[in-house]
Amino acid sequence: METSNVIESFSALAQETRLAIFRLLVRQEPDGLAAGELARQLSVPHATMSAHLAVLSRAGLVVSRRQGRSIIYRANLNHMQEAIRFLVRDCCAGHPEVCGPLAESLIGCTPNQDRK
Amino acid sequence: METSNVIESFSALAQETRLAIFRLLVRQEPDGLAAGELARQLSVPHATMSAHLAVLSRAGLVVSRRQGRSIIYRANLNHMQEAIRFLVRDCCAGHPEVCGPLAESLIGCTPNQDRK
DNA sequence: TTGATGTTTCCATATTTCTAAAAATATGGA
DNA sequence: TCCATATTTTTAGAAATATGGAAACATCAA
Repeated sequence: METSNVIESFSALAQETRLAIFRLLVRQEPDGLAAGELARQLSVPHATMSAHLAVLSRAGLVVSRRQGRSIIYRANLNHMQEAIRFLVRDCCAGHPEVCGPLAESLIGCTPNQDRK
Repeated sequence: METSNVIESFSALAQETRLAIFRLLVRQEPDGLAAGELARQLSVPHATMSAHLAVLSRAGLVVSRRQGRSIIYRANLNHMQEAIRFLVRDCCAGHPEVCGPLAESLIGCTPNQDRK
């Protein structure tokens, strides 16, 4: 991932409503949620929601597909992964005291995974 | 870590110069770098650098200590760790396909660590 | 086609952020 | 004390972002 995209992604998440949108979509994986449903659940006017979703989309953090009248949004978990990897990359080699505990805490949450 | 601090942290990193500052400081761990040296290396006026460092400080991403006339800044790796954990937390339980590969890539970079 | 529903675009306003010069503050040496 | 160096604070204009109502656009059902 390029620097400009990392900045765009952090920028997208550095806003209360958008962070809430993203986290909600992460929890709704893999089904996703319609734009209107997001607006309702987070008590945000549709125009405002639409603008925020556009920001998250441009950053690549969410993807959307039309389903009838609705447009379903989903979190792009792979993108989040890449952004995190970018941050960690720099200290990875020289500072295992960071990556170590972080890796451990991630391992701890992958109970019985067969690596599909 | 609280939501407001996460937003503050992402916001701090969502800016070209500040992201460069943080990454540079990560690479300079554990020695750190003086404010003036940072300004010189990144070709940024000192007033501008000072403002950016204040933002990173408020977010908790860097810490500083005075040393003679200089003020030495260091990356707060622990804080970065916490911010990442916040992001991953939501999908941790339900979506191991995210944490798994991420954890693996982190494990891969902690070669011979005794967990000080 | 008409009407109902879901979403985005347009627009104006309010707010925040970026930038860097100038002035102020802190430190240490002579 | 006075001076040089290092950094921060103040300030303010320009640019970017947030917000939400109204209108436009898209889809489906009758």
